[in-house]
Amino acid sequence: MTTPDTSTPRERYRAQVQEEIKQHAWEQIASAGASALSLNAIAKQMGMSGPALYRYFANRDDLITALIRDAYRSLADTFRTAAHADGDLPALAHALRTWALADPHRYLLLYGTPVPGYHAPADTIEITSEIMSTLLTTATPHQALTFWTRLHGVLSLELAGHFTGMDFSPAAFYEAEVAALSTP
Amino acid sequence: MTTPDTSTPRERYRAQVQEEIKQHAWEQIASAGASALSLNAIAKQMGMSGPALYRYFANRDDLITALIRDAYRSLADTFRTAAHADGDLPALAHALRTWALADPHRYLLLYGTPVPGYHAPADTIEITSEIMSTLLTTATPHQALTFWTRLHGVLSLELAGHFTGMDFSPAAFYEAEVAALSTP
DNA sequence: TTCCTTCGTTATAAGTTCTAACACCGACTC
DNA sequence: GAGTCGGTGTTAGAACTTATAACGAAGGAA
Repeated sequence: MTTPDTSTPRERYRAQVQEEIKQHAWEQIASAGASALSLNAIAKQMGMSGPALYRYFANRDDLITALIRDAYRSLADTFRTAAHADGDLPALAHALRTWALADPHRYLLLYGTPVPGYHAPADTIEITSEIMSTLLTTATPHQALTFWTRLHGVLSLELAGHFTGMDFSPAAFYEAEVAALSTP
Repeated sequence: MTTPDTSTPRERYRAQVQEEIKQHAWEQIASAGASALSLNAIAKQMGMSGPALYRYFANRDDLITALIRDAYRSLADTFRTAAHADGDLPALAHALRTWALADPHRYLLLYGTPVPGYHAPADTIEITSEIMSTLLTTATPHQALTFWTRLHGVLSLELAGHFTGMDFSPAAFYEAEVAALSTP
């Protein structure tokens, strides 16, 4: 999967630093949400001064865009491997829930409240259509839509903490919704 | 609905200013989302200096809490009037969608990505249980849960703009989901 | 009238994103 | 090997933000 490096040392270093920045950004998002992402704090963690980060990401939105693209890429990959291994709808649903629970803020970054002035770039839209087409290999269009909306309904409320103290199992309810998808 | 004012002029003025602040806050939220809410900008709009607002709300979270409480109160009221007028499930679903579309950011403030360090105060939890109990007058507990998760799934994705350019009618799909709720 | 609470002000601290100007160092060319 | 040049990191600073402190003014109550 790794491309043969026909790149210059400079380019390799640059890519490496960009990856490190994104890693620190994910840690911040996981601990305090996307709105608390601070470029200054990331720079301080990496032992360099604030404005240095702007050599690698033009601004805060640019960094978030990169994170969103990576998240979509990760979701598309897990979706595709799940479809390839066991291509039925419950398997995809299970893969989705596992992926979402692994990093709730990552899921909410994609499907939660959108960033005010943010517009998704073309390549992320491309990845979402890839996810959709993977889903359409095992479901009708209407099934795919209900898969998306119903499972997102359970997942987003669970991740946002709206079920806390409510004395029922989100996992069991999720399974029930998955089962209801296949039996119209 | 208005309480007889047994209050002092000071208290009346204070409540009036608080309402005005919240109104400007809603305008800002409606135009740029909750994360872009600026106390300084609100103060400037009202013709007074920034720190003056802190006489009325202890901090930013305190103001957002007041907005959330008002939003829950509004939703609970529309829900109860809908249940009182025509107490079937589709009527409640229609009232919910109308309420959400009237101010998308208000809905997302309640059910979207939660504010990082925010914890709902006791009175808002009380109002949510009131909403739940209203829903339970016309539905079984399991029906109420599916009502909540499925309709939120459609609504949140629609309000977040994930259906744009997708060539299908969210309203029609919503109606289909509502119909599916009554026919298990 | 006196007093006291509340309100609004300015000044200030500490934080943020982001730009500008400068220094440096490594890589590529001659 | 020497020179040039582009990329990288630095500090300084502007324009914001939330929030606190200290002060003056103004309104209501005694």
